[in-house]
Amino acid sequence: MNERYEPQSIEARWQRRWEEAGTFRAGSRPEAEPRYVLEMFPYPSGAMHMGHARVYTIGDALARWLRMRGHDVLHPIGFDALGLPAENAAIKDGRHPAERTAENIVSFRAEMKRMGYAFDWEREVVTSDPSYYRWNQWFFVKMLERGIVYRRQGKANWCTGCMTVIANEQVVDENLCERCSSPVVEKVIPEWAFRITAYADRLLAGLDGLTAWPERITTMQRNWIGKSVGAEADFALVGGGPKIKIFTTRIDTIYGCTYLVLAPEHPLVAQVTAPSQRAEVDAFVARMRRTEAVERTGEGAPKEGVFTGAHAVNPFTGEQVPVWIANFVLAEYGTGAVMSVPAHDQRDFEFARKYHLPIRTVIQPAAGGRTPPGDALGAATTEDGVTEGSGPFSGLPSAEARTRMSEHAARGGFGQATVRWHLRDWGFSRQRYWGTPIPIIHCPTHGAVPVPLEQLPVRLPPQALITGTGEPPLAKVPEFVETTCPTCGGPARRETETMDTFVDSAWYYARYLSPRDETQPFDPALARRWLPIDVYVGGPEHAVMHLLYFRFWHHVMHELGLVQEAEPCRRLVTQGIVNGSDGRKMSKRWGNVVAPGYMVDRFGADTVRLFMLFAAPPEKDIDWSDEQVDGLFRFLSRVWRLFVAKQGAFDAPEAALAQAAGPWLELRRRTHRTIRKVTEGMEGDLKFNTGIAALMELVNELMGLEPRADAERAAVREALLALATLLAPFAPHAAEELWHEVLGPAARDRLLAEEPWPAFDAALCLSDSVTVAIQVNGKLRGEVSVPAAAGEAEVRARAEADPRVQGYLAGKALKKVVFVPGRLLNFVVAG
RNA sequence: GGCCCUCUGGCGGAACGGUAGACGCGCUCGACUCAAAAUCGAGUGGGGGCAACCCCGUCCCGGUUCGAGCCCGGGGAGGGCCA
Repeated sequence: MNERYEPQSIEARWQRRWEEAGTFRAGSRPEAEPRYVLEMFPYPSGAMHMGHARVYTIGDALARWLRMRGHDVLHPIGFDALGLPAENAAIKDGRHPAERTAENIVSFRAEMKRMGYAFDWEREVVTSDPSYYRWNQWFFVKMLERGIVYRRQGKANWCTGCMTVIANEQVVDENLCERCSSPVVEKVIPEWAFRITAYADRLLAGLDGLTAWPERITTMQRNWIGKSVGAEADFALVGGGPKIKIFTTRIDTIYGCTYLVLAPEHPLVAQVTAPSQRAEVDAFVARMRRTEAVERTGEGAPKEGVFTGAHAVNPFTGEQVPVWIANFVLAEYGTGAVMSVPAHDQRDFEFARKYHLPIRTVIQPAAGGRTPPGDALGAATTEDGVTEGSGPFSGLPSAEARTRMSEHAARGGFGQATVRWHLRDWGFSRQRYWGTPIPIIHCPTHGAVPVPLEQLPVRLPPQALITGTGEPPLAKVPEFVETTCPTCGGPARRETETMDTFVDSAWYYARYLSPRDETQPFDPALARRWLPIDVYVGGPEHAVMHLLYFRFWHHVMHELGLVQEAEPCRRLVTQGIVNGSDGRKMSKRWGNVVAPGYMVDRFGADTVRLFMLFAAPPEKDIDWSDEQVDGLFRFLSRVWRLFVAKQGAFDAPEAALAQAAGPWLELRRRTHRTIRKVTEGMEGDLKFNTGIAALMELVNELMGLEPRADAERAAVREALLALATLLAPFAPHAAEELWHEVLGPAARDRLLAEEPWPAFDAALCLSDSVTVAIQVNGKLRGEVSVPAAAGEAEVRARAEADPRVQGYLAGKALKKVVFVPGRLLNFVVAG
């Protein structure tokens, strides 16, 4: 064999062999238990970056391992090819997004192949291909039929940079666009939306079953869905007119309500304002219009408000309370109106103090001290307790008071128990070009008519001009817009908006099942075999957007009878970021970007893969480290040299194994313990790093051994084969090469990637003798080497014979002895 | 402000409640070499001692326990999400 480790000369060869053999094609083991391993597919920007290298390496190690465990593994890949970056680039340099995207995919695909990922490339899905997005349109029509898609006049987030509507979730701090950081303003616009809120309950309940998802992700989803159970109550205006509907989660405190607050944008503000207050109110409202929500409601923001001059009647008490408007109430939350109970809500409290409004205590702690009357309070008491001063409801625990008061309101017709959600419907229309055309035809007579399913796909017209001026580019393509109504055949216009690209990624995993299917989005029979996804690997930044839409879509597909289970994915693995070597985010700005392709050129894919797995457990952020990478290349070189040096053991007779003794038996034990360690690292929590460390230890031990007799050579051969096999999921090319070197022509037609994962012999994992720690009062005072099965008496006798231990025991009264077999013996003495 | 997470050598990280620091990086010393690189070997938490050994040590304070990096309570610092 070659004296030196030269990855460049071996990696491409094995990649070709795997491809020719169809090793990673899913469905090739119909008898085996299926496993679906998926990584979030990439947006094909110019080049692969380290983040990609990390996700795909993690998923790949798992997929390869599962295949070696005998599973039929589905491990597909595709490209999330639609979306704004390609379009924005087109505006800059005039190149068509389709052209640029196709080019990017070619280079991206080549880079991924060079990493040696075990993908089933025959299932590749590209979302910008009409054969994919036609099924987005198909789902749209199906969902329209079921009322899950609807058209609304929405107040939308309009990005002034991207010139389009973007989702709530895409608006980041201080009202900036997630993509381009331009200011986002509110604009009233007709738009298409998914009624995801109709699934809020199911999406929330489904989280309980996702026990193999990171808890922080399910918690974030829970918060985002934001169920709050409360009650509505109607306050009549003094002097007549419409009632003010408030929402509160603390109806039990309504007897402590001393004023109402409306959002400045509340529709009733103009109507209720008294003439004497009008000037002041108008000025306040105008000022709030110009202030961002975050600024208004932020913790540090001062509470500000204006009295409207109106009064409203508390439906429980008949009491009249003043109606204010204030900055901290937003129109879009609840009903845009709140009852203020300053004694039991901190914001109300601060507001009441500032404007000298009364404060009335109506909740007492269930146990312990008493809350002073309102005037003496230093802060609101917001915990549940027992009601007081609450008429017929006094003396009830808060929870019971809420139930009884809600029922009372319902009977009286002035309110009821209500559930509110933070989750909003998913507005998905975009005034952009590079997305799925929404398959709707607007007919003057029949309104919005869906394109008949047999006419799908509605294709993106290639001739559209992309200018970024805000008009949907499709609107300027007459051949596209002008059509006929499917219902009456009269002249009609096509919808010119396109879909949010989160639609594409909401169900792509299902398309992988039958990617060339021209009759349906995917084959439900295959879904029964492969879904739900067993392991999904991706970044935690997708916690509330992609991962929620993805679950929503699966629930819908479940309703449509396409999939058997409501949840798309059993286990989620969220991987950490790869930062630059300076600990900062990799960015041109810091000059700390390292491209995976460049590293593959220098060290080979196996070294890059090992780095990704060895640096830390998957979920942790890691810093790129040139030194660490050098070290891993050295490790592979060392493994290589080890095999070169031990070539003499390659032909050792396996039958001689049983004769291994002394250090050679110890080697066999090390081998089997290593198999156990690496296997355990793959099961349960993914701990590739400790598994690789165990392989390093095995290598270190082997380096010092010179086998001569058959039994010795057999023990070394066993270790070398285990080493190569255990390395296969992590550094597959080197592993494949070394494994073949050991086996020679016998394995010419086999591939390590398809070989079974080794089993360990539990009996061989045990040692003859163990080192037992000897403690006195919990402090280490010695250690003894005893047979593994030694009992307490034997260990104790040995320990008491140790002069050092004797010194600590001398003259002390022995109170107790704690013995942990094989681990330690602790003398507990007095004094 | 609320919820959640993290905190271990010079660095990345290991440690079923049971010998803290596996493994790697870095560093030091040695071997090989005319020399260097590569490689191989030894050492490497801090302090003390010629040594055998001793003391201290997992962000801080307290608790539970024969025994706490790990469990419980309080605090600090950093980070994430939501406001």
